[in-house]
Amino acid sequence: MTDHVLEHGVVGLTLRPVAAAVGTSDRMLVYHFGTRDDLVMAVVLRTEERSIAAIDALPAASGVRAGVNALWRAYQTEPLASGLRVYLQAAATGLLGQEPHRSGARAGGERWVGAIRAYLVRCGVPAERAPRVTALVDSSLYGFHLDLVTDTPDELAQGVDDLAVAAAALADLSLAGRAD
Amino acid sequence: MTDHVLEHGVVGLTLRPVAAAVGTSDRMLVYHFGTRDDLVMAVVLRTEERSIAAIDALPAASGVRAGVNALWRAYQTEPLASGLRVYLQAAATGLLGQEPHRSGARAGGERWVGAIRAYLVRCGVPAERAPRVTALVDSSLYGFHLDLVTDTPDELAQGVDDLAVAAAALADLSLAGRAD
DNA sequence: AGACTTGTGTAGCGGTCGCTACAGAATGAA
DNA sequence: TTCATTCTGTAGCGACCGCTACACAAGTCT
Repeated sequence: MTDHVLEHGVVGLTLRPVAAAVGTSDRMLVYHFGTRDDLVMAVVLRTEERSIAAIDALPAASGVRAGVNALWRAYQTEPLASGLRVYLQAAATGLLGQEPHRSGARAGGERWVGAIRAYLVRCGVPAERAPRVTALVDSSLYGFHLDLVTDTPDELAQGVDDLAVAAAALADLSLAGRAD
Repeated sequence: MTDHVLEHGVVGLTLRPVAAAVGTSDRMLVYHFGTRDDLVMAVVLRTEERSIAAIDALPAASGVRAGVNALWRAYQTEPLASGLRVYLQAAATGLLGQEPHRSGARAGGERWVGAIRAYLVRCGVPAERAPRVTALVDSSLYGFHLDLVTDTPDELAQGVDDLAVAAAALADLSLAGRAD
């Protein structure tokens, strides 16, 4: 089911088509998940797990700049590409903003950010500077991903590399002893 | 109608409720706009216009860092808050990704980015560096806005200020004569 | 005056939605 | 065996969806 949603998006997730895709009926989905919202949330959570695992499996790059660019390339391949798209849909449509989904989504999101932070540290970001660099990289990658639908690959590659430079600069600030 | 959509989101834009909100019938909406998709696109375009006008009306701040933070504050107040939300919904759900909407959306998005670039230049970003700084700031603000639903205001304020520092660092690179 | 384009209301079509009532099959406990 | 719990298929409910057919009013042009 998660595969099907990753392919077709979460906004148009309706019981009957997804049930047919997995060889069962809408009746069964409601029986096992209770309600459609619960089903959506289960899919979102599983999507988060897969994405986190994909980031954890990423080999460390040499340096922050290379790491950010490698992260972006990973975001454009499966399973992260579809996973991020589903997560963005859920966040943009406000599905994640209302309880009880909000708590679960926040926990999953934090683990996701944690995976990115761990990766950036592996790439050489000093630990005490990692949270701030991570916040920048994480939200920026969200934005760049949204630009995928309109911008050209060239423009995006340029933009992401600028992000990498900026992230590296931010990481260097503490090493140079400068206050923020 | 745009007001109503800005308030209720664009994902659940259905003819009858929005028609009732503006004192007409779904019959009339279809008559004037042709189809629902055309109506959605008209609303999105008008939303973009309003947002661009709001950015153009922003007073220049002293320095890149202050400018980015001021921009973020503007993004959290009307009309930019609702406008960005509608735009993000349209982008995340893939509505902007399919022709013929894609061309129009791309044009509107470029004008939006252009307004941000002009503002950043007013805040002191060197002109030759403005496109790269703008790409970073624009996409990052997208991402931070998505985090609004889960993160706390404190965390976000911290993250945006880090973005401001990074943008300033990126803007300074060319002044220092360093290659990117 | 008569034809015609433009705008508006009423009613309803075919379809999909989430969800449920009901009956039956399978399975394990007594 | 008998009973109870767990699972699954069929049918359908009421609501809403985008959209259209049709009748009719108000101009506008010839």
